[in-house]
Amino acid sequence: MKDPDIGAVARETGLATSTLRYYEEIGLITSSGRKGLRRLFDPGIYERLALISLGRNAGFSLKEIGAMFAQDGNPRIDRAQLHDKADELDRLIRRLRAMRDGLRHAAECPAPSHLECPTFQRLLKAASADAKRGKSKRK
Amino acid sequence: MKDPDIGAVARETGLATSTLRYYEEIGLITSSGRKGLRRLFDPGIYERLALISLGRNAGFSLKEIGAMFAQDGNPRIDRAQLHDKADELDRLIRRLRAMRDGLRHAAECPAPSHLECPTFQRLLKAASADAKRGKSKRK
DNA sequence: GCTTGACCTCAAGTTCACTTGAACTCGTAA
DNA sequence: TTACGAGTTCAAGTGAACTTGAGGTCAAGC
Repeated sequence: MKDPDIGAVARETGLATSTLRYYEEIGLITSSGRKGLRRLFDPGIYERLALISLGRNAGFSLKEIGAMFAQDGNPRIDRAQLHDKADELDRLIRRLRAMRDGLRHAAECPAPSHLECPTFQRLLKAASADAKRGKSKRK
Repeated sequence: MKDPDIGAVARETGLATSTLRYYEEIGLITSSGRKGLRRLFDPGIYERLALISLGRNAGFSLKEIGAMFAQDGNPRIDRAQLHDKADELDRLIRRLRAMRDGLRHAAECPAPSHLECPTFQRLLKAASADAKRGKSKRK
């Protein structure tokens, strides 16, 4: 497996080349060298990008993700931080579940207006309470 | 209950006054009138803001949320749309659940490096596959 | 030898969801 | 009467995560 160039990495991962350059610019990834002008990447880039993907999926910012790598490039993941994030996801999931059920219910609810449906009202109350006490961290 | 001014709404909902003005500017809410310069809001604003909160919680953009209201201000009852959103949420929830479990596992995993843990590897693979096939809609 | 396509740099632009700042107007309380 | 606090407008700024555009380089194929 020869060191892939940016196009190969892009094809393999589904990321835009501009995104890869951007990631390099902010220090999230590094290219292993050049062949002429063109960047070459170490095959390990795929694992790294997968980790980044994982972090993004879990709702970490690129900055946070960057902080999770040690200088050697290996993940340096703080177990407590992982637990926190898992808990945060848990809360998010609960909220989303309520929302999903609410939507489904609303789609079937025979009340003349959703606003008159008690289930929907309960949902609304929960949401505004959520908004009031502390921001949800979710953008 | 007199029509609340912007400060009252802000206190009640936990939203910044600038946010409320912004929401009005983009047409997401309307003020019912003025008393001198000051906006007054119809008490129904609370319900509306709760709906908006609900939508935000579920990960909808302000634009999408706006589209969910009919011109009369009532939530629009496009049952098919609601079902679609619910299904979309379902998929999101499944992904997040996997992620949460993975994070939890990683936090406890005794493998010397996360990269050597099979569960973590599975997670990585899933994340990069996710990234590859279509964007996740989740910012 | 020329064109093409994939790469390069660097600066600037984009979208989202707000926030901030400057300059102004009120109503109320001291 | 003056000072204040809370409201107002409008334009500009913010930060995250990219994308786009202009202008340039280079190897390969016709």
